[in-house]
Amino acid sequence: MFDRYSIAASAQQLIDHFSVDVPAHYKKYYNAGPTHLLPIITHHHPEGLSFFYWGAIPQWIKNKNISEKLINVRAETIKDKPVLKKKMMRFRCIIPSDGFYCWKKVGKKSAIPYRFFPKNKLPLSIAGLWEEFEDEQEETHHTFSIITTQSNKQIQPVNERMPLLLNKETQKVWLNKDASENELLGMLKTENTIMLDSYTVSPRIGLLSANESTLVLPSAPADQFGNLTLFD
DNA sequence: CCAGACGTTGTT
DNA sequence: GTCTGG
DNA sequence: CCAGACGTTGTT
DNA sequence: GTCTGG
Repeated sequence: MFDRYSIAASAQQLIDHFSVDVPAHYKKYYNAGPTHLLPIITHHHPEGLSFFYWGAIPQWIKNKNISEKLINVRAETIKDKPVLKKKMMRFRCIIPSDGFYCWKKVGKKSAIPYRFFPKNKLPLSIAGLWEEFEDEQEETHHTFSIITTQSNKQIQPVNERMPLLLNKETQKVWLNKDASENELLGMLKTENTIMLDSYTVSPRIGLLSANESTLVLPSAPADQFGNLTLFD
């Protein structure tokens, strides 16, 4: 499961890097997680940021509680599932980020959080799918899910899965309205070429409500209970 | 979708 | 709702 | 054709 | 080969 990242780039960095308009209400998230209202860029409207909730609610779950949210879609699954392929054809987005978090298991129940971020400090583009649906009260909701893939050599020791990171070229295809199904399926196999650095961070990222700027900074390796550990 | 069947007729 | 295994 | 499953993972 | 029960 991939459930934390940060988007703490300045408005100007987003404008420069993605050529998008950034509204005044844009707010930095040092600890973006499921259910947060986060900035994404849809292929329908790549000129601006859209603010959607992280975590899709499948329409066939009528009355189930919200914990059933789907925050990830496996890249490998999309090619096999007609529903997802259709969704890929119609509802692509990228999620701007400047780093992401992964938990490394160190025991049955404890894990230590790591942060991965690009060496060149430029924003990352995470591939995603979005959806719009009406609930029973006829309220329209906009949500998105992040596409995950098998971790590469660097992240593997920490976590099995990582977000699908797009580079300049693959991002262009992903946001192209006229991209073909084959082209897009190809993007799902994008190997990460972006050089990343990593260090351990505060386990406070486990709290969805935590959002202080220091969360992105290095912190002594500690598990979610706050126990310091020598094994990182 | 695919394994497995694939014909007819009727006491009263 | 749509997809699919039997 | 239809019953039953259906994008993800695992306590942070 | 085509039809169909599961």
